Amino acid sequence: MAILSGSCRFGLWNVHVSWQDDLVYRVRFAREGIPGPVPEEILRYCAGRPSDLSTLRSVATEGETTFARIYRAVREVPCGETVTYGEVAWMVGTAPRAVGAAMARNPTPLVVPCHRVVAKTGIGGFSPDLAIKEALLAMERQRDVCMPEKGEVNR
DNA sequence: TCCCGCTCTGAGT
DNA sequence: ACTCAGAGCGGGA
Repeated sequence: MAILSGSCRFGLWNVHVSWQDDLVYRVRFAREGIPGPVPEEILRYCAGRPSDLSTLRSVATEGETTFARIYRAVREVPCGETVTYGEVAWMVGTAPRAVGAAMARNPTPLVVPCHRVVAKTGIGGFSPDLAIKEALLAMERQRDVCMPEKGEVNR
């Protein structure tokens, strides 16, 4: 079966997704939308409804390269929480700048939640628009997009 | 090999 | 409190 492509809306942006089954090849933010299907969990997430993006896999986490290990570490960060570039670097055994570079080239944002990685002082960067990162973090903090953790009933 | 990046720390003011 | 240089790791040209 062929790889599917489609987009959904997140605020002023369109989220383009290339995917097949539970494997996501590419996610990018664009001005224009494209017709086609988007994985259910990403649809729910972008709509601000409860969703669990950890049910999806990303091609970015495959392999034993440093970047792949960085992406796997970032996937461990729970919805609604953040870590710093330096903390991720420490977990993986690399340098903070390498983490920044990996985030900048992340082929599948959202699935690999690079928006949850912030600078020790300040929010850090995000392309194509820092406002997306701010909006994602605000959404995860305020609304209940995050699925309740196993064993965690209420807060 | 050289250059750049979504960094961090320490020294200097 | 602010600025700046240098360390530092990977990837791409």
